[in-house]
Amino acid sequence: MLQLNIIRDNKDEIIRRLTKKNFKVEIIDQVISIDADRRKTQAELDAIKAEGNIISKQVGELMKAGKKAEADDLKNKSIALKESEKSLQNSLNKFEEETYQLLVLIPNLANDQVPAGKTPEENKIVFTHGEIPTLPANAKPHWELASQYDLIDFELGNKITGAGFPVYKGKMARLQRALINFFLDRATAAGYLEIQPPILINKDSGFGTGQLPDKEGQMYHCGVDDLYLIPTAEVPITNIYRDVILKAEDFPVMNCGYTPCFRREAGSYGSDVRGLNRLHQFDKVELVQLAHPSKSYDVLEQMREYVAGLLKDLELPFRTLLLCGGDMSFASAMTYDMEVFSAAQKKWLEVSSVSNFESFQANRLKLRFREGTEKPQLAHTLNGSALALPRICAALLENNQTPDGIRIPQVLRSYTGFDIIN
RNA sequence: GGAGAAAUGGCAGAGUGGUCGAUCGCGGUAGUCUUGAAAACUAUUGACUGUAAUAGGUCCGGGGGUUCGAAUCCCUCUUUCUCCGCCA
Repeated sequence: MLQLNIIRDNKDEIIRRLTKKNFKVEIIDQVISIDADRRKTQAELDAIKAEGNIISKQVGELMKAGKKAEADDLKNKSIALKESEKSLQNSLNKFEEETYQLLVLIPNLANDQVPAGKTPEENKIVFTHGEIPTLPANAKPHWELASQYDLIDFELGNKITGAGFPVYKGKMARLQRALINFFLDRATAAGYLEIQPPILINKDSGFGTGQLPDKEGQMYHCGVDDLYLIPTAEVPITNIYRDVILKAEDFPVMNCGYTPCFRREAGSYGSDVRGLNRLHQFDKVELVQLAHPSKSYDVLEQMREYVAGLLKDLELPFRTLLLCGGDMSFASAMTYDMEVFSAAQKKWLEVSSVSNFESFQANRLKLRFREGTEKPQLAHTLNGSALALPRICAALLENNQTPDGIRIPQVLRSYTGFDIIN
């Protein structure tokens, strides 16, 4: 959520940067106009309250002095004030509600480095690494390899739960556990504090990171207790810092966490959801950083390079995209997507998304920091996947298939305890 | 799940209807003293909103109510603690 006073004071720049995100900017004028009404009403209400406060104080003094009749006069005056107070309060509430309803519709501003564009085709490829493997003509997609080596049972998951909840078995289960440990060890070595958060969250947390109220349908909801299954560890980890005032010297705050993630993914279909490409439950290690506003773009680059390092070590060909304005998420100011090439499907699969939210989330979270004795100001939040497992597994299976089995990258062997799946 | 107690500023802890946004202490900040530091002493020290700047308004776990006036009374929710029960 953008800060109202910034919209008020920098209208032209706000409009310019929102246009890049293909946002209809008429809302900005509406917000500013309703806010003006709101502040006028607030001033009137405050004046009446001030008067009421003075009267109450005088009543107290008169009562103490035993002047009951005079006190009663003032009481009546105060009761009369209550009427106008009530009606002003009602219109104030109305203005506040209207302002809020508009504010939550406004996406974050795109950073100036973000390329213009509306569709994924207009994303900018900023980096590519690794050779695209040339597989033999009879190379198999990962779902066939999974069944050939008895690694993943999609039917069984269907029986236990439903589509999109696969069952991993034997060496595949072990490979996933190895990946989780590898990712966590690397993150910890890079300075991230490992967090094991709850995977059910309440409404306040969903609101803090922006899943609620708009994207309610994308989360699984436990009705009896009114809790949501997390779509990503970003939600519980970032919410650790809701309503917190940090000290400037606390930066950078670096957290990482492994969690299962749950996504309803309503409306998805076709070859995009085949095999491991898109699931309702999957595992992910997530990075969250809180940064000083002057440093957050350095942190973004640092996180991007960190994720690239993981992919290099996993020996996977990948590319980094700088998302164009139209393809970025609602809350992001700048996002890099990392995609690995899955050689049998001949597809680029997104395995990580690294974003700087600037103060957009922090404003909702009331996540602030204090510089010396100055007033608190909003911190910047960033996060990135490092990494999401299923698509990494898809690429590992497909790219490393040989007639003798599936080769495990060197860096994982101490974690898996085997070097080939056969 | 049952019974009882509690929730106040960074921490600790007063305050049971009228100058209480809140005593005192610790911590923090600034100053005095000192070559410097410590100690001591003095002052200062919450957030939100709002104004050109003052002023003003709101906040004592959350929400609602009573009252001219509530941290203080009432209702309700949440959380924590103690005891009992159950349990990995």
